[in-house]
Amino acid sequence: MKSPGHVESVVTDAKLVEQRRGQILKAAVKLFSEKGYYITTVQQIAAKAGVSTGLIYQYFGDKDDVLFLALNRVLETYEREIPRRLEGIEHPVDQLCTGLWAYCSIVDGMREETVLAYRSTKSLRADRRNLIKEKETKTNRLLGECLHACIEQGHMNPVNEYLLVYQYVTFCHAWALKGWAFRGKFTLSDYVSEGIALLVEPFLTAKGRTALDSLRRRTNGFSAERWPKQQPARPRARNN
Amino acid sequence: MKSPGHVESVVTDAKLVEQRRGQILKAAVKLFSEKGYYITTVQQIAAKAGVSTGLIYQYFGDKDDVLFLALNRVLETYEREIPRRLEGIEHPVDQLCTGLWAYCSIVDGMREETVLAYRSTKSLRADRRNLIKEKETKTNRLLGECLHACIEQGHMNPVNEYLLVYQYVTFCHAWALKGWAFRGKFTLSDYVSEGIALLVEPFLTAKGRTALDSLRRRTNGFSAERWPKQQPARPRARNN
DNA sequence: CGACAAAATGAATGAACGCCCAGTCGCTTC
DNA sequence: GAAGCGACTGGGCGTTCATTCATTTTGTCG
Repeated sequence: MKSPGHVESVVTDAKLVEQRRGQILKAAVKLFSEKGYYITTVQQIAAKAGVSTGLIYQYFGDKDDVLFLALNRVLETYEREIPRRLEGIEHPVDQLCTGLWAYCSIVDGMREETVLAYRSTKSLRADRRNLIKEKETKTNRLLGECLHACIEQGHMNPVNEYLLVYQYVTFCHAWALKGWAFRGKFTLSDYVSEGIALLVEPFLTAKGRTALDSLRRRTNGFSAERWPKQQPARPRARNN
Repeated sequence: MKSPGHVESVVTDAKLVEQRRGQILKAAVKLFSEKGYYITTVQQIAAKAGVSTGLIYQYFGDKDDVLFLALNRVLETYEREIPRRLEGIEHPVDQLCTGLWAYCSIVDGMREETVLAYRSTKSLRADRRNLIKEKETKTNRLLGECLHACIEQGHMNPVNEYLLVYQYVTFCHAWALKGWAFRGKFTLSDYVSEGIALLVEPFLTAKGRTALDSLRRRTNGFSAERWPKQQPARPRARNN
C-alpha cells in the first residue's frame, strides 16, 4: 500500500524469493492469458505452479501483486532487450529496422505475456496502472528515437512521428494479438519485412533508401537466418 | 444455451423489450468500460439503470447476455453505418478515405463501447466469442474491399493488402483506445487526414494521387466542416 | 540426535455476488 | 369493483474464492 511499485514477501532469502516468484508467475501468466485475471483463481495458480495456495501469500501480498509483477516482467524485458539488440548499430535506418525486428521477435518469444499486458492492464489497481503505462511509453520512445534520427539525418522525409511510432508499436504487438490469423500467412521474418515495406520504406529519402537496400543485401532480404536470432534471455528459466 | 446468438426475455412486449434493454445496456456499457466486466456487479448495473436487479433477469438470461448484446450493438453499428456513409461514392480512393473517416468518426461517437469491444470479447462464452469475431471480420472486409478496388483499378500500387487493412483497422480503433493521448494533440479530422497521409497516400499511383488531391480540394483538406458529419443514428436514444 | 527457525501446507473462514422467487403494483377487462 | 395479468421489486440462498492460520515439513547448527 506504500510505494505502489514494491511487493512484500514474508520469505527473506532473496535467491529463493526470485526462484519461487518466477515459478508462480510462470503459471499465473499462462492462466491469466488463457482465461483472464478474474476467472483465474489463486488455487488454480497454486495447482499449476505445483505449490500450495498458502505459499503464494508468502511471496506476494495479494492477487493484484501477482498480476503486477507479471506485467512488470514483460515490460522490463522489452526495455532491456531492445536496446541490447541495437547495440553497435550506428546507421539510423538500420537501427529503426532492427528495432522493429527486435521488438517483433521479443513479442514472438512472449506471445502470451504480450496479450496479457494488452488485455489486463485495466485490471490492476489504479496507481499501478500508471507505473505500467509509463513503462510502455518508455518502450515506445525507443522506436521513436530511431525514427527521429532517421528524419533528422535526412534518411526519411518529415512525417507525423508521433502517429507513425504508434503504428510501429501496434504493428509489433499485432504479431501476438492477431497471431492466430497472421501465423498461417507469414513467418515472423516475412511479417517484419512486409511491415518495413509498408511503414518504413515509403517515407525514406533517396539516401535512406540506399541504406535500406544495403541492409537488405546484408541481411539477405531480412531472412531470419542472417539476423541476430538471439534468445530473449529470459532470466533463469530452468526447464525446456 | 441453444442458438448462441439469441437472448431470452421473459417480457413479451417487443417494444418494451427494446426500450428496457437499451436502458440497461447503456448503464452496463458505461460500467463495463470503466471498470471491466467482472468487477461490475449486476446490482451496480441495476442501480445505474434505475431498475431492480430482478428486472435485469426479465430481459436477459444472465450476465453474459448483457455483455453479448452490448458488444453486438457496437459491431452492428459499424456494419450498418459504414456502408451508409459510403453510399453514392464511386471513386475507390474516395471510398477508401471516406471509409476511414466514417470508421473513425463512428468510433469517436462510441469511444466507451469501442474500448469495451476491444477489451472484453474474451470475457464472453466461447461460442459467442466467435460470433463477435466474425462480425469484426465483416467490418474489416468493408475497408478491405475499398483498398482492393484502389489497387485493382490502378489507383494504388500493389501492397500487402491483408497487412495494410489491419493497420487501417487499428488506426481507427486507436482513436478510442489511445484517445487520452491523441485527443490533446489532434482533432478528429486532423487525425484522419494525418492517417491518410501515412497509410494511404504513400501507396497511390500518379492516377490515384490526382484523385486524392481532388478529394482534398473538395473537402477542404479534410476539415470536419465539409465532411458529412452525420449523427451515428443510434436507434431510439431518448435523452441527451 | 535434538532443538529451533524458516518454509510450506491446505482446510477453514467470511465476504461478495449471481441468480431466484415470493410478493406488490398498476393496468385492463368484463 | 372484482378478477386477472404482466411488469417489477428486493431480500435472501447457495456458491465461489481470496485470504488466513494452525499445523507439518524441511533444513541447519551445535
